[in-house]
Amino acid sequence: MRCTLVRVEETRRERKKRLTRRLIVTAALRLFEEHGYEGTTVAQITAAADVDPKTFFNYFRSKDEVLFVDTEHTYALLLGAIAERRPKEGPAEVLARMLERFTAHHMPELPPGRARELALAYRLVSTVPALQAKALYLLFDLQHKIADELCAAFPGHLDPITAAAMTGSLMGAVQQAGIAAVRLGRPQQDLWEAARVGVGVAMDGLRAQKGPDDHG
Amino acid sequence: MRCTLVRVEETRRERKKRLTRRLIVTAALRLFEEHGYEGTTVAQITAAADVDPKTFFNYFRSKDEVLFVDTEHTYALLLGAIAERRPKEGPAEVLARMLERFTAHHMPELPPGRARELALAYRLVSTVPALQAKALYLLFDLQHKIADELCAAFPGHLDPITAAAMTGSLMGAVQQAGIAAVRLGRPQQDLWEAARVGVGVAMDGLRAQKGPDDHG
DNA sequence: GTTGAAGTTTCCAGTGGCTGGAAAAATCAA
DNA sequence: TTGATTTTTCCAGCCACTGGAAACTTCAAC
Repeated sequence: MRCTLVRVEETRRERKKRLTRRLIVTAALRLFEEHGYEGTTVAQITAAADVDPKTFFNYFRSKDEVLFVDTEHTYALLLGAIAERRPKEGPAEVLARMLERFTAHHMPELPPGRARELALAYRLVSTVPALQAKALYLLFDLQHKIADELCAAFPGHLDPITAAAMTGSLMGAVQQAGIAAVRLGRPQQDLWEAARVGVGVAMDGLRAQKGPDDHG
Repeated sequence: MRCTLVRVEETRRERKKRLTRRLIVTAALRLFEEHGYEGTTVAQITAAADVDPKTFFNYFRSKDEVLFVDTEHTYALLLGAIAERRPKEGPAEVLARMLERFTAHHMPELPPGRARELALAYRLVSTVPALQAKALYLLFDLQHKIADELCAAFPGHLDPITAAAMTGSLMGAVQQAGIAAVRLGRPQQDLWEAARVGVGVAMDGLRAQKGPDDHG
């Protein structure tokens, strides 16, 4: 693990590797935009990046992985938030703080060229079934890790099944609320509002949601 | 829609088709059991069933579809439960009744030979990543349908985003709790208990779960 | 029956994601 | 510069899946 906060002198090898990586990513995104995801072959990507097809699979395990580049970084961010649990926090507070850190990290500070790429990636993932499946799988994996980390943060006080249920309840609510907002064609910023609705529902419970017979 | 409760005379065409279908399914399951899912090719399946490879894809859109045969039936069951909403029920009660009907339908009445097949299918789905992905995708699709149906059951009284959040919260909690139980190696029947834990967490909310500082 | 229409199965040839192995080139340490 | 290691390249192949067209079955009309 030489993953320190200060980037120590990057060797030529590493630099070329990083550049090749970005070269492939940008070429792939451009082609995806032009011909669609399914309409683009890995051969076309590698031809556009002037790289051998096999090289592509050295950098990415599969075609779809170009679109899920910084998932590991996000994983570390979220799990780190849980590990830093404060003394008086309960599980619900820890999970809430985890989501807060996520939004705080993802709302601002987007490099201009990178924002376009990200938007394109979002659009592709939400429309192409194969990519949706991949995204769901990643989210599923993430929830497993969160539940484990949550358990570890409350040793002896939180049974694994309850921890998993809490994680699933919160993440499921946020996910579905967000997806619903996208399906309704709501603009980008309403998405955060939808996520907040999801958090609220999960936190207060389904019973707290008012039915049609409640007047007030 | 000639899908009536009483099976009206099945023509020879339909009967042969149904038999071919089952022939392929049983052959596939047998080979999956012997050589694993990935270790089995469609060619081997069709050879074992004495059928052309192309025929396989006439019956199933993809290799994994043999393992997800009666999903549509389950969909109809769950969505039907929501549509039959009773006058005084709120959204939470409707969703709870939906899950009750599911368990009531899936706990008993298993044909003996079919139970073995189902157990094998479960084991495969929970171990092979590609199948997990497929299952997640189906569950995702189901939640979308449930949220829509739930909205339709409370016209004008339930906004789509809240409905989606409620659906996601409940289904997410149940899913993760169930998965956690499987991961812990709990026996089959403890799975239903885990699901009940999930329902409880979703119904009462994360805040209602007691933290380490609560003494009661 | 015979014929003709509709549907089902089969064969053939291809596309594209992905893999393994071995050679060639680039990088780094000494 | 030499030798070891890593990275890239090329080649050949597997397998899921597709399209098109031929062969066959079913079924109804005449």
